[in-house]
Amino acid sequence: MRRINPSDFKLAKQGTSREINRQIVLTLIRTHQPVSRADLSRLMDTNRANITFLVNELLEENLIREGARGSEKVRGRKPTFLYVNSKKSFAIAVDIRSSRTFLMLTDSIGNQIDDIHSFATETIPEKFVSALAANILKLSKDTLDFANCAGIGIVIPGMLNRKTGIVINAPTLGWLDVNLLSMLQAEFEGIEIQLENSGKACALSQIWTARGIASSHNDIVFVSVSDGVGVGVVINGELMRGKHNTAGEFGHVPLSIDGPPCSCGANGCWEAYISNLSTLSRYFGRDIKRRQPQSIEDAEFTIDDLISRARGGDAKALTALNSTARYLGLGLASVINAIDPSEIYIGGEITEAWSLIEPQVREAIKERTLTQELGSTPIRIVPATEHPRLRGAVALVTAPAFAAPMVA
Amino acid sequence: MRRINPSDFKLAKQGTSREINRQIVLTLIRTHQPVSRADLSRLMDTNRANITFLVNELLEENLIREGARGSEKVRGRKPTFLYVNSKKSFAIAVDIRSSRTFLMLTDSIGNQIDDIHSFATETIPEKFVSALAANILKLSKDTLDFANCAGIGIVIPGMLNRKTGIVINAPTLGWLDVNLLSMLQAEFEGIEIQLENSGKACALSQIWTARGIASSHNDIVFVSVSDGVGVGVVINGELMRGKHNTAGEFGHVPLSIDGPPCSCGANGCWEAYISNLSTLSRYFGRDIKRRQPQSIEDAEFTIDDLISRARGGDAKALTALNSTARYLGLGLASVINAIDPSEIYIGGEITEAWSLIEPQVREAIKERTLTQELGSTPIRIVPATEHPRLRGAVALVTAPAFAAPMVA
DNA sequence: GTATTATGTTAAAAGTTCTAACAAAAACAT
DNA sequence: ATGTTTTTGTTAGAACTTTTAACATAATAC
Repeated sequence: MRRINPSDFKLAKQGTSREINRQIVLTLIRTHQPVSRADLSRLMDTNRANITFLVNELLEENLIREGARGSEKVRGRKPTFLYVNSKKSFAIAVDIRSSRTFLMLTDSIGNQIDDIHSFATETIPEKFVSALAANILKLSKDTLDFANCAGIGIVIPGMLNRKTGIVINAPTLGWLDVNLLSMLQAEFEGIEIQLENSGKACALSQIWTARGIASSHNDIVFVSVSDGVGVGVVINGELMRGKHNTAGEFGHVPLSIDGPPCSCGANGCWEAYISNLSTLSRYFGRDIKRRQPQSIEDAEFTIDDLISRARGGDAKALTALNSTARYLGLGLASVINAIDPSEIYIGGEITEAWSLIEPQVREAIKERTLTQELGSTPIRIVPATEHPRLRGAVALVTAPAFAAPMVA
Repeated sequence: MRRINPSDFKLAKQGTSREINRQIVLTLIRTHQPVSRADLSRLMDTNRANITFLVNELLEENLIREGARGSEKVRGRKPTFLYVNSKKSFAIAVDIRSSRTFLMLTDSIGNQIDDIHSFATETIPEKFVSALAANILKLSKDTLDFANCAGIGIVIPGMLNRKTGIVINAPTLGWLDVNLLSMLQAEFEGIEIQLENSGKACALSQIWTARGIASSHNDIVFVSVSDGVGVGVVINGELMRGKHNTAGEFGHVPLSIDGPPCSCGANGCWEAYISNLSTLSRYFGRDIKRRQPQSIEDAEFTIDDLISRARGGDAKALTALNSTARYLGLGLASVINAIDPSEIYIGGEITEAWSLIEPQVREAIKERTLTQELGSTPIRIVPATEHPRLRGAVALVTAPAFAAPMVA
């Protein structure tokens, strides 16, 4: 039961029905390909005639293509299979992280083309933008025509205003109120640019790519545990953005208001318990501040090293991880109680240790969730090799073509 | 950008456009009445001809009615004003609370008819249902014909499964896995019955009644502070229900995982800090358990009395309230960081003390919200006289007629 | 070679929105 | 008074949809 907003509604015009059905057809081709017109008419519970019209339109627009005839051993005329035309355009995904920035090229449905490139992140915005431009040019100029570029999706570890394109605060980059969008638009004239927070992008990746596309889970949460804790929430198939595009900051919901200090200035945030730095601090028995290594060992030693040591039998490392696991679970319980998602995804370096920590995480979740059902909310680990941030960045550009039209 | 769920979509049929526009017209009449056809065509940015068709359909169905001619001193033909036909049917709202159950009758747009009645809540489900039936009969039999009853909306202080109609857990009533819906259906044959959790119902009340209808705020949170802490979240005009209809349980997100024990079994839940009982406990300096008064004074003494004493200059009472205020604000900060709503509503007995506690609440919110904008999220107090739970119960029955059709 | 079966297209019917003209009603101008 | 102007509301038909029913196409089965 959705309320119609009396000051922001979309009434149905002549083409609205068609637009709706067109998007459904496109979605079904994407999720069921290879699929025939007759298959579509059965999936959509409508007549083949209607499908013919809709498919012809999509063919004319080059959004889909016809492929080989089917060849199952059934009687009757063989179906003509339809596919999404993945070569219509290409997209560029950019994942800005504190130390390096990663680049990925994909086709128009988000399939990776070529290897992922990276370069050292410049923390001065102007320099960063030129470095990005140089790297994108290097990556693409030999094979790709920018006329076919569907857009650039950029993911940032921080909060941003999507309307103005201003990065409000990206602590690990030291960016405060940087108008990144206008700088990028000046550099990449005529190319669509989409910015998004990395936690939100990760959530998008799970409903718009790979497994996610065909899934019927439309309420999911992505928790990314890394330098910080980013969370993205999808409700009813749509990213929860909030009034200021800052929804989903569960990383700063406290476990204990009197707990350890957090980078945000408050005390006892979930992030202050489970970020990589927090785990490392527990291991070393003291605070570690980024970019201010207290010894050479600290500077080089990462969470991955800690996990290796834990696997190698280092009891202190295992203890540190187990604490993180417990706090991770306690925080997840809050997320579950608050959102009641049908699935939770976890990403970040900590996932490498999942087999070590899973029991503690699950136990902690059960400890604080309100019902047994909530306590057994499915959890999926998203390994770094799936590049959720980059896939989310891609979705920013490629997904709108498949999205439901706004109506009523 | 909403993903189309490939296993649960609604395609547009011949009547879909009309259905969409019909609901928009109905919504606009409701929010702008009195309003003429010409007004509607301007509001909807469409031609008057289309409006004529849509309005005629609504008139035939008796959902709206024509009223007096307009009489402003402008030139031209006087408009015929349209109104929602509030007499098409009536609805019954039921608010079950631990000690008493409240009843309200409304017309088909949720306007109160007659006074609110109440009776002592029977905690044995079978007895409760017969008592409810008797009271409803008493309330309505002299004037109302049940053939015109749009339905009964019932609000419960606990979790419930809306599909099965089973009350999973209502601690203050002592109900565990009670199949309330089937008992009610047996009693009220042929009448539609809608059950909902009271926190969620309160949120519904704010978007479907009074001020709320015309508001453009489509992302709101209602926090009800009473025996427990109930929270309802509305995202994009739609109640966030979650997979098991248990979303929104921010009352059990911790302020401190090692804090005071909560009725849910965990420690340090927000509820354990700010529920009426917690505030009273702080005042008396020891735990108070419901239904087990430790002295006659405790049993009779309510949060309202505490507030009166605080207003009367009782320093201990004021201190207890101020602590509650601070914890209320700290928890609200979590809600704001997580949801980023455009407005927060607060209900419950504590609102009577709002003028005493507002500064502390706002200060605590600012202390833990991530941005200045989040820190100044508007807060609206909903006094008990507005009966948010009953109004939410009504909305369960009356609102669907005005809701957006499901599409794509 | 013919019947059967399934796929995909086409023409016409039915239901929408949209356009443009028209009728109705009231105030203003002469 | 009477005609003009202005606004409201209706009507007929154009344009665009979905839907129905018939038909063409293509492959297997007998």
